[in-house]
Amino acid sequence: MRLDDAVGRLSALAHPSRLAVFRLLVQSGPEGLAAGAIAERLEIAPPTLSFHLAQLASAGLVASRRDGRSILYSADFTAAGELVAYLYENCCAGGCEPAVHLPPVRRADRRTEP
Amino acid sequence: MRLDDAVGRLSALAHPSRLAVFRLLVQSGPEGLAAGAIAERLEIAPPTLSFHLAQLASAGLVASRRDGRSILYSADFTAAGELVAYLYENCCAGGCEPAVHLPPVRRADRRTEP
DNA sequence: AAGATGTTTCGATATTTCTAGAATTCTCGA
DNA sequence: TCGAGAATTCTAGAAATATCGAAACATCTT
Repeated sequence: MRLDDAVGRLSALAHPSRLAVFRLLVQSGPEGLAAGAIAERLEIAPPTLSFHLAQLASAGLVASRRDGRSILYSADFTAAGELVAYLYENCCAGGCEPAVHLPPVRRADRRTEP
Repeated sequence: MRLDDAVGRLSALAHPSRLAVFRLLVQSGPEGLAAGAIAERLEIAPPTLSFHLAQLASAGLVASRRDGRSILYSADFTAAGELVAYLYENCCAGGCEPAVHLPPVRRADRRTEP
């Protein structure tokens, strides 16, 4: 992952509404949520939300698909994971293991690489 | 960590120069680097670098201390770790363990500790 | 086909961010 | 104390971002 890609994803998340949207989509899982539902839930005017969703999509953090009249947005977990990995490797390397403390997810699937 | 704090730190890192600065400071370890050294290394005009360092400091991501004529900046590993943890918990929860794959830094490893 | 619903695009404005030259502050050595 | 070195602050203009009403677009229902 290049620095510019990381900056793009960080910029996309560096706004209260967009971070809230992304968190909500993460909570909503792979099915995602309709734009209208997001707007109502977070009390964001539809055009404004559309603008923010476009930014998240442009950064590759969310995907969209039409479902009837609605458009469902869902978090791209791979992209989010890549960003976290980038930050962990580039902005924590050597110094901040103690603070990370990632217990909420099981480590059962840990890779066994040489 | 509140959402607004996360946004503050994300915003601080969401700029090519600032992300480069922070990476450099992480690589430089706890001793840090003088502002002039950073400016020279990354080819950033001093006033511009000062502006970016102030943003990073304001977000709590870097600390500074005077050393003679120089001012040394160093990464705040705790703050960085908190941000990574926040993203991991709020933006990955349940979906992106595979992508994270954090092998580059071994946990509970305390190498080259003098 | 017409109307209703969900979403985006357009347009105009307000706000924030970025950049770097000039001037200023602080510190050290002579 | 003076001059030089290191960094910041001041300043102002350019660029990017944010907001949302109005209008347009796509889709469903009747």
